[in-house]
Amino acid sequence: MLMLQRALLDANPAHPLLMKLEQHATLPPEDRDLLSRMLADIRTFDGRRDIIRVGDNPEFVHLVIDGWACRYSIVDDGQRQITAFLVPGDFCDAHIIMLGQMDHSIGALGQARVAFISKDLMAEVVERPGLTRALWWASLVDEGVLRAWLVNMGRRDASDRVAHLVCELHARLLSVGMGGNNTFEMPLTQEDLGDALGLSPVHINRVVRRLRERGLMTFSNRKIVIQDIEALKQEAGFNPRYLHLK
Amino acid sequence: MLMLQRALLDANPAHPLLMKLEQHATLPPEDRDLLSRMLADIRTFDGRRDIIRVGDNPEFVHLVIDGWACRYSIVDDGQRQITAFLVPGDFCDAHIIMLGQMDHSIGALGQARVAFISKDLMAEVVERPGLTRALWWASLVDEGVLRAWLVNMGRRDASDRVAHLVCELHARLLSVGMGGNNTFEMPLTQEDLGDALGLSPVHINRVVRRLRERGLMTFSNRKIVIQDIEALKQEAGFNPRYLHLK
DNA sequence: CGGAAGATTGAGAGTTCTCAATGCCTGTGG
DNA sequence: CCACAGGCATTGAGAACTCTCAATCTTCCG
Repeated sequence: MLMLQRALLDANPAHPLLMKLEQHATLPPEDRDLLSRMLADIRTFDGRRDIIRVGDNPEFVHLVIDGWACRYSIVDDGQRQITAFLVPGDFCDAHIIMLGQMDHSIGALGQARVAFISKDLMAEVVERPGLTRALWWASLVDEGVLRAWLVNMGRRDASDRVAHLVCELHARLLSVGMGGNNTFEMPLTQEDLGDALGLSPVHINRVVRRLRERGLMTFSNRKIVIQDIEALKQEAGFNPRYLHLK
Repeated sequence: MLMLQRALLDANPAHPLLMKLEQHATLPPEDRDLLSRMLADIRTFDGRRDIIRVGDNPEFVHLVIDGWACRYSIVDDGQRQITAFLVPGDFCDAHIIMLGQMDHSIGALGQARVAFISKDLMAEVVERPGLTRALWWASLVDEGVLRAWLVNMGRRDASDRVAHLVCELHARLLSVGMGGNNTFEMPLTQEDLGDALGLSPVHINRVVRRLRERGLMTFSNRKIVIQDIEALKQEAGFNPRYLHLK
């Protein structure tokens, strides 16, 4: 079983986790072995179920292998704010080793496969300087993404916000070998989009319609098709610098 | 000179940097020595001047010793979005060791003293596991703050946003030994507040007035006075968990 | 076929914005 | 000591964007 998982990663140099971490630096074979061991315990979440909840102090660190998840918080009056989308290769909660308690929740968006990595194994991981650096790098990129979202929410109108998020997700998915040149699968409802962008689902609907009418992009059947990517980036003021891609 | 700086830190167990990092774990004397060396080169920024600019790949890592600074980005049409306020004890750009290029700018808000820490010295720092962990911890807390700001922008109205920010700054300043029980100095204009909260300065003004009229807090002469802290926290839905204070 | 979730559309309400004028405070030069 | 300029705060009025409520439509699935 362990060998099987190693085979899985080694046979697949385009594995999202590898592709993501090697945005930072190429990993030596020993580190890749250790990464393979991190993929030994993969569990499936059927639908929209929580992976971890606020206040938890989980036994495992979680890593998205397949499908999507999101970080979110619920405010007093029950509204949800999504603060990140997690796609294959993204750690859900590596920070739990340092901080102890979750200050937000993470939920699967549709069917997702998630690696459960024991704290013991994570302790091994952080003894490898190269892997530690790769993890730190990933967490710094996450921080850059958060800042970009803040700029998006604070300073762009609804249409540009949607456009910017689509540009970002497209770039991130491409960087881990998913999605096509001008299209990608996005298992979100319009309500999810609204909860990520601070907009109502009704308004998301109108904005998406206008983007479609203007020939920039379409979103239906959980699929984004970007018709004019340059115009979309222009509209959104999208500059991928903050993703620190190679 | 070096000895002088050591004296500065050792004689002052309430130094913001120490107080901040020891939220995570008490540091052994060797680590405190190294921290002292990080404070050897302190420079003063007179007024609202940039400390680093987007695109820079600076020679030094910067740390706020005294006064305030902010992270910010400028969007295409010239608007500014502030993505963090930095107070004494906060690192401006520790991530530069990993990421290379700044994806945002940092500017001083009024007079500020900033420690310049060479990359060589930072290399020494990250060889100490305890300090590395402390730095990592600090950067994870920053991430938590960013998520909280996102929730604030996405899901709270203008009044609650201002209230939440004030509660956060109050808690953060208290944790590094600054500010009083229900008051603190805040060298921001109403425009700065707006740029941090995604609101126009005009609206900030009206909201602050209403908070004053309701007997919750006042803001004048660069000074916040919180009159009813429980009501303010209640209003803002403020839960300090995300700050991971001791 | 029925039910449920999600998408779509209309209409009116609310929050926040922009523009523009005025007031206040502080530092500087005469 | 006074006048003045500049930066910031304050207020009013109307415009713009986004929201809520509510109805209808579509799609998918048992």
